[in-house]
Amino acid sequence: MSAVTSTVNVGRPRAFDMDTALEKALEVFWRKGYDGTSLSDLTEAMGINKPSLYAAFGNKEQLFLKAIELYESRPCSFFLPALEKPTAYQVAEHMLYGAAMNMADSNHPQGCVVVQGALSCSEAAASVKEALINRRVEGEQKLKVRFDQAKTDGDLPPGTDTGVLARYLLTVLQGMAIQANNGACSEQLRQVAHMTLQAFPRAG
Amino acid sequence: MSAVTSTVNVGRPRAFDMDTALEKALEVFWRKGYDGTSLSDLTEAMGINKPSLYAAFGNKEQLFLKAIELYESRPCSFFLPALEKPTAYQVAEHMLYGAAMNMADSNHPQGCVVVQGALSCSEAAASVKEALINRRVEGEQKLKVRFDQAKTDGDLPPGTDTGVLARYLLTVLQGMAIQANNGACSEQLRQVAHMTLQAFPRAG
DNA sequence: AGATATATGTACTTATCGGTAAATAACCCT
DNA sequence: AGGGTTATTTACCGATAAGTACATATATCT
Repeated sequence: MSAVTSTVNVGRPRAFDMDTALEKALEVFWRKGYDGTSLSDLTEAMGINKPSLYAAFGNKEQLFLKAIELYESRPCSFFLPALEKPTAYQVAEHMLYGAAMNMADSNHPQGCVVVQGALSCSEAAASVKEALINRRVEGEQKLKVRFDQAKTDGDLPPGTDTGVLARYLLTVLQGMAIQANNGACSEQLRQVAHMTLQAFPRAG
Repeated sequence: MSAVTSTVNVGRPRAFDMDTALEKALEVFWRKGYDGTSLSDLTEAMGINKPSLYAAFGNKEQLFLKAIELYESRPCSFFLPALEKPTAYQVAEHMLYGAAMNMADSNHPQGCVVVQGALSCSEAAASVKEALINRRVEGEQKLKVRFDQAKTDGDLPPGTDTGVLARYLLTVLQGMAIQANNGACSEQLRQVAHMTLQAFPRAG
């Protein structure tokens, strides 16, 4: 993939670790949003200066998009792994409790950067807003497809509208991101998760 | 209330209508968020120039807070009126369908400015973020109190945890704001509202 | 009509924004 | 050791941010 820039060890070596720098950038974008984050915020948090940032990551927008990629592939991310669970109910269960655990985790900013990174934003940020909307909509679509599978598997009632069910679940998850921003703790989010699951359709 | 500045008609009269200017400001903040909105955006939308804005509204932050006040007192707002409904179920019903109708209304920006006005933001916007969090938490508290009343009225089961129920409902409403930003239409939001109501506890 | 009071328009301030030019430093390869 | 290559540092760029000074315009009050 990254065959464009040196796989060979030629030239002065980079003095910082790109992955940890990207983690720092993610943390700032997560907490302040795209518009609310300045390059000074980024360089300070990443421990590098601007030319190094531009050389390594392109520009602010590309850095943001790479940070989002990192966010979704982190070990503690819960959305995609939940899709692998054997039944629709367990998929929902893992998503909801995973969100309750993760979104209020005080080891990083609260909520979800895909939700709050560029919800309302300037025209300069319009493209990253679009990118985040796409991520959210694609997640919803993946969940619908998983529920379609569940219907043929027989662990969702035949009459289930999987599109609505997926949208409903994403709505709750996205609402939990706001709740986490409000200061709700994991236990409070778990209660919301529990209540959501009580209404979840199961195989007849 | 507004006795500080001239109730008397002395001096050059204001050449614009403060209420319509405030509506325009609200629309910009709603669409772009606090950080994403510049004073140029505001003066252009409001049809006035900066000294007039500062003389009439104080500064950017005070203008934002006044715009939020306007937002919550608009005729088409649905949250506080829903609290007046006779039963807990009808309260929830009116909130959910009101949100479905309002948040995807194409006559104004999608979603809810109290949710998306300053969700993640710069340090300069920290105080308005706090103000919005307070609004959201206070709304949740008001709904809990309403549900407590419903319990004594007998239109909620005695064992109901009204705090969790209120938080769950606010979670769905806030999630619907994100869905509206995703491009969901009123009908799609109505489906989410319907599914939420199906799980709503009723009097035994 | 003239004094007083408030609003408007133009032009400005200082600070910061995202982004970059150019010189220097640190590595590998021959 | 020296050439080639890439990273870091410092200093800068034009544009725009929020906010304001000041002169002018338009009203009421006496």
